Amino acid sequence: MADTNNERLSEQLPTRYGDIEVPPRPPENQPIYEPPVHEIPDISEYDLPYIQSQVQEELEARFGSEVKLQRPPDHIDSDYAVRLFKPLAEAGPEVVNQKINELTASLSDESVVKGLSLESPYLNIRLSPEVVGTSVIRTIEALGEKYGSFNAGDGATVIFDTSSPNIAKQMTVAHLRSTVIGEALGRLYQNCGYRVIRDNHLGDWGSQFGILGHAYELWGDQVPELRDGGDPIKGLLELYVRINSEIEDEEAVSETGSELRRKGLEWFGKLERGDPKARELWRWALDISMVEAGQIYKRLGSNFEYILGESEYVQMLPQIVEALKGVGLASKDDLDRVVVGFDENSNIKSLPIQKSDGTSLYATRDLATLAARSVWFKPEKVIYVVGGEQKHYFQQVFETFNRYSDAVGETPPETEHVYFGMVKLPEGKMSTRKGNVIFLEDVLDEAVARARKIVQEHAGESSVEFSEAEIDKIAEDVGVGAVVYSELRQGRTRGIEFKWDEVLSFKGNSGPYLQYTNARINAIFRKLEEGQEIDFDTPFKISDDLEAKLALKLGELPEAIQDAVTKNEPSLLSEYLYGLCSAFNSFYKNNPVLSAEDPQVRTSRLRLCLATTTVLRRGMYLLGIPIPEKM
RNA sequence: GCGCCCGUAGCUCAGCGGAUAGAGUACUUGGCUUCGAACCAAGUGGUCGGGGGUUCGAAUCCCUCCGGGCGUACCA
Repeated sequence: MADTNNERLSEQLPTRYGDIEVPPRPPENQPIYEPPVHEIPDISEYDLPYIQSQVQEELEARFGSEVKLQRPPDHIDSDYAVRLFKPLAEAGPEVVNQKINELTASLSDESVVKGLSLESPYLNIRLSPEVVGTSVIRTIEALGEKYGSFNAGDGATVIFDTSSPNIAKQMTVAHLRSTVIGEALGRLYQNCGYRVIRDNHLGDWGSQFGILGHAYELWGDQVPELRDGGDPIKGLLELYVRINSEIEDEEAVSETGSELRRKGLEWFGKLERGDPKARELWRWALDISMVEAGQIYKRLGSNFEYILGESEYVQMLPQIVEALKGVGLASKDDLDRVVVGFDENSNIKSLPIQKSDGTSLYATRDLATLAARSVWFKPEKVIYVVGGEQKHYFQQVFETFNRYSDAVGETPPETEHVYFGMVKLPEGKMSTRKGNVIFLEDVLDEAVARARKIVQEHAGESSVEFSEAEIDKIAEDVGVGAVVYSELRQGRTRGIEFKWDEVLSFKGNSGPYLQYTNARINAIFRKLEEGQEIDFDTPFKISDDLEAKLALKLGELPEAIQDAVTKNEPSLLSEYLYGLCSAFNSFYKNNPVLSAEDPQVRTSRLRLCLATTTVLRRGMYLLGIPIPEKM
């Protein structure tokens, strides 16, 4: 008891990062998941990675370390291949053939390799689907939902800076990417033995809020939405659009700048200095924003271990400026701002951290956040899931923080900006200020409405029955799944032009395709009569190519996850799951499961179905796609 | 101007030094008296933005030009 109290006490004591005093850690939003690193295997223990390393070893022993196992293109009927260009040129075909014969003899002991064939300059390696398939199926059956987990992180803490909507504005489709990618990466890292902290770094501070505050004081009573019964967020948005448009007009005609903007910045100054009236309005806006955002996060299945907005770090801001000045990294410039300078030939421009009126900037808050996070969580890495347009900015911040850490003898966490391309509308860049936006809530509602229509059509014609309550739930899952998947389907880096038809696609390479595949498998097990349990002792049998392909595909999940994590690219997992479903559906079409006559074949097919749903569910969970039982 | 990103099938995208450049979508065709047709199968569709180079080999690397996006704020 005493120990716990002491621990709590010491946790509450302020600590320092260099010369920066860090306040006590605020409470968490939800508990941090501690991955069971000792219970999950190493990636090399999974079937296919293990086989690959064995084969690679044999190859290297004969052809040197330069040969590398690779996946052949689709039209080649082979599982792995190596290019033997060099050995063929240097040692000649006869020597190579001789070595391949040795290799065949050596590998046939393992029985996982069915055959080798030299199709110059490639050596194609075919696995035995029976042997490998059996092994993969058994691994999946043994591990269940742990299949695909492996320990790469060993419990190290990784912070994801994700979602980060601005308060007093509705979330738009632009926030979707950070939210969805951050969530998927968080789950993927947990799956790989990392202790994950997703921190929603709300944009709840800064000049733009001052401008809004000023607008509220000027015109707040003229906006119907701000009265009782209205939607206050819509009202605030209306004010924000109006004041920005008037500022633009003023700046177009005035050489001395906009009076409205000046007043807005003054308002922010009041807020930052703690003016009670300003704080009260700010607090109210924050609260109503969080209620609205919370609803969207709930629908998307987003998890945040912490929700620490920019405002959490306000008390640290003056120290940040002093600390950076203290070690000679920052100084006053001729405009009376405080800026961090960089080498002229470093391609990094100087970074202002304090305005001439003494108020803070985005960078000041981000530097404070980084210092606080380092003290509170001792992370190995901090990953910022933020749009690519801020690339240069994050270079400035990371470089500044690293230099400061170096100057005061602190070891900074590794920092990485995992950026994504901008979401644009067919009309061009989205802008809340110009009112040219698509709200996230509307996208979800529209997706769910379309899904409901399709579910209702199916309810009439399909053999599956849905109750009214089920239809509501299914429509929500399918609509949300379609939207989430559309964000995770393509590479992060590329910009996206928002098109309704693509986001709301329910066929082909889409979220509902994965959900539908899983629902089909569920139907099989629903029909499996009581007492007809799968006999796992019956030897597993592969009847045809479709089954062989499916079984091998099932074995690829761990590698797909590994790729997705090392490249911070969830789309690699989406691609894998699409391929898995495609393989399953081809199998399903041609090979009856329940009505298979041969009991061994029937059991083997049931096991393939079971393994597929295990893998599929795990993958969908990792991406954050809802998994309806029926649809 | 400078820096970063991107031009691949009508459209949306994979592939990023190696075998006949692949998917989805759209279009055309075939498949529900056998476990769910939100599915499956097949076909049409590409001098990988243009031009140089490096290489045995280039969509992939280098140079250059053209086209588009983003950044280069006392915004975030």
